[in-house]
Amino acid sequence: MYDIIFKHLEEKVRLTQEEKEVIKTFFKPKKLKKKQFVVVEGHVCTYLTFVSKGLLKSYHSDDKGNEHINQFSPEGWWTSDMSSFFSGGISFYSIDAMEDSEVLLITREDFENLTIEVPVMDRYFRLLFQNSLITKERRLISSHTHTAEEKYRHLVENNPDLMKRIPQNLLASYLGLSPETLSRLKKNVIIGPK
Amino acid sequence: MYDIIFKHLEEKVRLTQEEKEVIKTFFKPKKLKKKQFVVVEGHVCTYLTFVSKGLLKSYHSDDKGNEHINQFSPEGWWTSDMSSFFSGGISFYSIDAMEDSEVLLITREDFENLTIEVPVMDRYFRLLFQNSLITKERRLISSHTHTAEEKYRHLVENNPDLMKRIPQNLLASYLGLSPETLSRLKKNVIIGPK
DNA sequence: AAATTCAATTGATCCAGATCAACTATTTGG
DNA sequence: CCAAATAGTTGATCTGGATCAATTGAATTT
Repeated sequence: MYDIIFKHLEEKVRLTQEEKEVIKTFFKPKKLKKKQFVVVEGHVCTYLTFVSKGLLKSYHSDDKGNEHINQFSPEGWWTSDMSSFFSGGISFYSIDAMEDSEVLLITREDFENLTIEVPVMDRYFRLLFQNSLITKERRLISSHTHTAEEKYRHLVENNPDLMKRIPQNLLASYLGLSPETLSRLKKNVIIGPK
Repeated sequence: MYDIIFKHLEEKVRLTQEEKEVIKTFFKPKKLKKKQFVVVEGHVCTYLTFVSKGLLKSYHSDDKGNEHINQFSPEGWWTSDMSSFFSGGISFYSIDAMEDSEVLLITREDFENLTIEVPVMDRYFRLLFQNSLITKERRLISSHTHTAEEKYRHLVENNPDLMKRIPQNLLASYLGLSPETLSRLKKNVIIGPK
């Protein structure tokens, strides 16, 4: 269960055996059934979540009840409503499991203690957030510059594996398109081998 | 010149006098005239830039030559093409000064050394990136959920000060709107006192 | 302060993608 | 294994915001 998190941590930072032991003590493993929630919009997001198996999604429901997907989180990814988790305010997103999943949970307090006891975790999260930030920036510019078709093409070309696990209506939501539009434009997009 | 950066660092982390001295040695101060570039799209972004005075913008030009503003950076903010800066690839954005400005520059190599010599800087940047990430996420969801008018209203309500320094066509670009659309919708938006 | 360049407004037209609606798969749970 | 729910397709229509074009207004430069 912890193998996967250490593998991911060690892609960014070096850890001693003692550090690993400390890290272990801070995370609580949990199994999630498909459709089970980690946090519901409007509540406080108590945990930062590492996905060791399965697939979660985080999304926001607007006034009209339409859902807008913020992020998909497969194995090896982190998820949370960061704003709520770090500031204690209410959550803007709901997060739930799209498949039966296994996660590692850490509370805000334990997160603070972790970064104090194992300072290299600050570096790890600095690098993690740094990379996410680059991705989010690009996605935002892409939402202004690219057509619906271009956005879809980029997505499938860059995540062919993940796409197979995600129903089309949720992809549409992630891209900010209506399901009908995505259905229609697919016909023009032939994804060939690279 | 360094007062402003220390003020900002110390909003997030505690620094000893010795650490401050070390930090100082890594940053190179520079004055920028209005319209002067920090980096031009397609080149490598050599510096991470702290703005101690003035206002910069980072933007991307698409195939059709349209400019899309990624970020405005007034005093106390950082700017860079993070992807280029950290990975050494070519820059996706251009960054230039919208007003005569003063900045502090640090190279990639010095940034690495800084985080090693003053490890608390990892924490500082972890916190910085964490907050940016929250903002970017919201902006992205907003670009899917809100109308042009709502996006504009949010922007002016949350940054009334900054708005006064930014010409309307650049605001339009930042919001992903045409200048004409922004001009028109302004008539419906009465920004009252809170 | 006149000249040039750049920013903002206003009008007319157009279009990508949304919405509404009906129908057809495909899942999922009992 | 069947019923009910959910996901995907296709067609017809609508619309927010883009684009094109002309005009006015404000800054910079000389």
